[in-house]
Amino acid sequence: MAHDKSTVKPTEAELTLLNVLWKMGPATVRQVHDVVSSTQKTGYTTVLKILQIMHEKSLVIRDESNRAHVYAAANSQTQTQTSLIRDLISKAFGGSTSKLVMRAIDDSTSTEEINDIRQLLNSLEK
Amino acid sequence: MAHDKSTVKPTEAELTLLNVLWKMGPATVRQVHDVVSSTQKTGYTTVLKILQIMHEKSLVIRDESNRAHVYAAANSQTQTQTSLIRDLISKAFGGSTSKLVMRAIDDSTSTEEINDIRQLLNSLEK
DNA sequence: GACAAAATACGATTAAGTTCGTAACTTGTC
DNA sequence: GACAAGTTACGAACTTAATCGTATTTTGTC
Repeated sequence: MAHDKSTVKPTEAELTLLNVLWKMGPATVRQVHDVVSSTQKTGYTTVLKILQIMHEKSLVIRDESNRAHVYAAANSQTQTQTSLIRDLISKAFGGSTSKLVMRAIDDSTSTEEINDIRQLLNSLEK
Repeated sequence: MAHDKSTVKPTEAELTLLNVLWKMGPATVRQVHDVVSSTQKTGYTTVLKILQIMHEKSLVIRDESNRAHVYAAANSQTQTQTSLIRDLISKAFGGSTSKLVMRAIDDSTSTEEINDIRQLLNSLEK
């Protein structure tokens, strides 16, 4: 069970590409590369290779019906975010979600962020 | 500037040992190993090696005045947690703390956790 | 159908992380 | 001071991640 979907945690480079796919929707290697290369100097074949590896890991799905394969994230951004948070909570917060939330809030400097969080909490009161 | 303190992110194995050091305070390799080997099957020299590497990275400090060196975390648990959260927020939440908090709260199932978080928010109102 | 352009596939390289066996050193005890 | 026990130091092996050059394949155009 080497690549059980629920246990796969994307690496840093993989997460970068997933962010692009979540934003753009299904895209070709070239489209993904165009986006990432605007902020990083990453070769085309590097993006290709990582997408291929992600496909093997089932982190992305691939439509091969056209010459240029079209990749899409296999899991939603929300699912992935949740799994990454759970991972961090278990490894660095002794399994306590409230400790993580506390730490995140403690570290919020921006007033805007604090207001967003407050609204979030208000809506929780229901 | 390969090992600038502020940029060093502990690896998974390193974080495991840091958790022990935060809990126990300064400890020898043997003490750390005794704790981790109760839950994992990790060799003594593995723990030793990782602590040595962490020392090179300045993730721990080391008292060599006795035969058995005494290791201690170089940074507080809070500092490290904050840095790990920031890292996750920047890589998976588009830099938005409130999005992370929202996701963490959304995923909280335990009533206990939810109460803890609510109290946290109440104390924020001051 | 040959050519050029553009895509995928493949494999090599480098670096980091993890693990642990073995060597070498230290120290108390007889 | 030799021995045993315990410790650190060293280095090898293995894995994963990341990168990219080169080879191969595909496909539209002439």
